[in-house]
Amino acid sequence: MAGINEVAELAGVSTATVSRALSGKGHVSEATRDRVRAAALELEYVVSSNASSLATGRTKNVGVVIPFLNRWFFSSVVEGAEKALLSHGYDLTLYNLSGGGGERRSVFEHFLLRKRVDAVIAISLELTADEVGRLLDLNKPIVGVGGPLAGVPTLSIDEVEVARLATEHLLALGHRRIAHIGGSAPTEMDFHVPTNRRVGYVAALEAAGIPVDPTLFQPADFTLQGGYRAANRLFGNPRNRPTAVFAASDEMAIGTILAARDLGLHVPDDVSVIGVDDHDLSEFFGLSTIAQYPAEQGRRAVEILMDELHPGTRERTLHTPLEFHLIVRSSTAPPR
Amino acid sequence: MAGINEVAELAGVSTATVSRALSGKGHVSEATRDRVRAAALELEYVVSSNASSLATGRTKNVGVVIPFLNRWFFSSVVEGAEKALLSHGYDLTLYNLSGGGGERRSVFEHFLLRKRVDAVIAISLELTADEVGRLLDLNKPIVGVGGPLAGVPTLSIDEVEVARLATEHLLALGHRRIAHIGGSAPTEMDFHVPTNRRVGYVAALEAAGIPVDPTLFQPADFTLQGGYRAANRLFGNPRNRPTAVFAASDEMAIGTILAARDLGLHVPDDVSVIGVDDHDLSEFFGLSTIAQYPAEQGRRAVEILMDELHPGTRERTLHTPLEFHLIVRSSTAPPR
DNA sequence: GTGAAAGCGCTAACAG
DNA sequence: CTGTTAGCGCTTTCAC
Repeated sequence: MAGINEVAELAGVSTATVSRALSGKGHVSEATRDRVRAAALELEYVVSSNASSLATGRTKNVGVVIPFLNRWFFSSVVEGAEKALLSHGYDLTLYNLSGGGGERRSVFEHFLLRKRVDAVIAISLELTADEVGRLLDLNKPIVGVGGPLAGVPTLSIDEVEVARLATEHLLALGHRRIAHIGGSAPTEMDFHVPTNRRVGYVAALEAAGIPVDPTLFQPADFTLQGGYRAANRLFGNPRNRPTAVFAASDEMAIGTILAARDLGLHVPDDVSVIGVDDHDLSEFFGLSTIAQYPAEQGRRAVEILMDELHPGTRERTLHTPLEFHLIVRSSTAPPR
Repeated sequence: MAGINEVAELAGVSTATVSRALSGKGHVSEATRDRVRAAALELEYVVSSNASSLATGRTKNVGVVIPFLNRWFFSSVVEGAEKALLSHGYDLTLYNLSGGGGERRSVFEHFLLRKRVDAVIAISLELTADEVGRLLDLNKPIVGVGGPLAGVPTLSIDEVEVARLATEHLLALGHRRIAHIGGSAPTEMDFHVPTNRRVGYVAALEAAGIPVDPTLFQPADFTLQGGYRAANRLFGNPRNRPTAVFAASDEMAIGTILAARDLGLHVPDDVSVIGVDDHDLSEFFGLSTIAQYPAEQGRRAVEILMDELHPGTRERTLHTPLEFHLIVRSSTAPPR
């Protein structure tokens, strides 16, 4: 409970000097700095972040808003962001907007705007122009992860390209009957990720001169179960069975592999499967996939934020494309 | 950016009245309250939480410390806690201590103690007496989830009982050769969850008069892969194969089911499998399990915290046992 | 290099 | 029921 006054007294200096010595801002002679440090240590002094924030106007705290926490991708991004923030001396306060509209408004009105955070990271959330505007008006930088946000630095993978790459891998192996398991309108997320992945799939097929067969598309909800059910529908008709499946997420791809097994189909001999993510479980299942790196995405978002917060020399780019890589494991092979 | 002054001016009252009207503390006539509200609305006024915190000494913010975020159990607890906190008007700031010792000290020294949070929820983290003491000295309530914490309200399932229940289910089905996949010293977590689950397993066997066969124990790291490998070791020797496996987590249990399949063993006819958690994927795999409810655990932790923060009539109990239930699906059956 | 003093924006007695 | 007035604990000019 020791305050700055006590430290000042013990060190025999003024509170102003204590502040300067401890924060490193402003010049203090080495001798006094050492004395102040010793005093602070002895009294176990820690600045009150509130008082400090009130005086400086900055909180050293950033808000992270996400639609889910309980999913591999999102918790990984948050984990990456948290580590990076901590290393910069920032706290991370978490706003999970899964609750729907009311919760979302409430978070914006009552939380983010309360001068609690210096900046916000929006993960896979399509903020409205109004939401963005209000934050920027308050001088709070935003960075988006997962999709473009008008007027805001943004980090995202090119979903269309990801899907195209996955499909091309299958095409290159010689597949022609390539099915797609992905999102439909009801499961649509912000930024139309499912739709974009479908677009890339279609584009790759068309570029290869292969007509798109609508019966080879099955909607699913990005979960393992959903993928399993979709795959069962796909594999159900032996006359029209695809030789390869591109699933828009690894979880669905794993569901597809399990469905194939249950139907006595061998992966990859009878059917090749590729997903997107490089989920924790993918290696185990030998799943070929397009890897994206969520923890790294969180880290990069923080980096950009720090640049916005402490403008340096670095050039400000609005959109940073994120890396993704094809990882070939044992779930894809030429059709037999 | 409107401040309390402007609201006061617009409403034609003093700032004190604005504060009272908006916070609901202290009496204000309905008429003026309405006027103040209208003014606040018009100016889009939001209190500065820093100024407010500085004046009141409370931040309306709670710190949550966890060892991992990227795992089903932990992210679920956090999700539950976050929702509950939000509904009480509290923010949640997240401290992920996965980084090891240095990070942990740094979080305690520089973050939690900085008067940033009113309280802390420690999830599956065995705080030292010193850590607990310093927090309590600062008058910051703590509640622990996942294990007992000396002198602190705590929420946890009885790990020994959970394991005993799982094992008894297998025994009741008639199994006698029951293997256990669980933790060993190197994978030990705080609170010795793995050890306790093993203790319950042993206790159940002994109570049934069945000698514990050390070759029927296989250590693993609580992941699906780990479970798969452990199960392979277990099933490898056809002479000594168990008829049932109790895995200390659902992920390991799922790995066990997959291993059985790969070896041509049928679950549950050739081998029964039971886990602990009721993980997202468990229903899909037809896994019998002992369900615990992490989101609910987060919610309950917040409830207890609110009682500590706003002492009411409710009696203060130090340890709250958490519910768990046997869920029988299709992975367990009598041995044939 | 260091100190004095004026706030940062709000809340909480204390009067009235 | 409402206004006045001190602070909350720190940072930051502005002097010295």
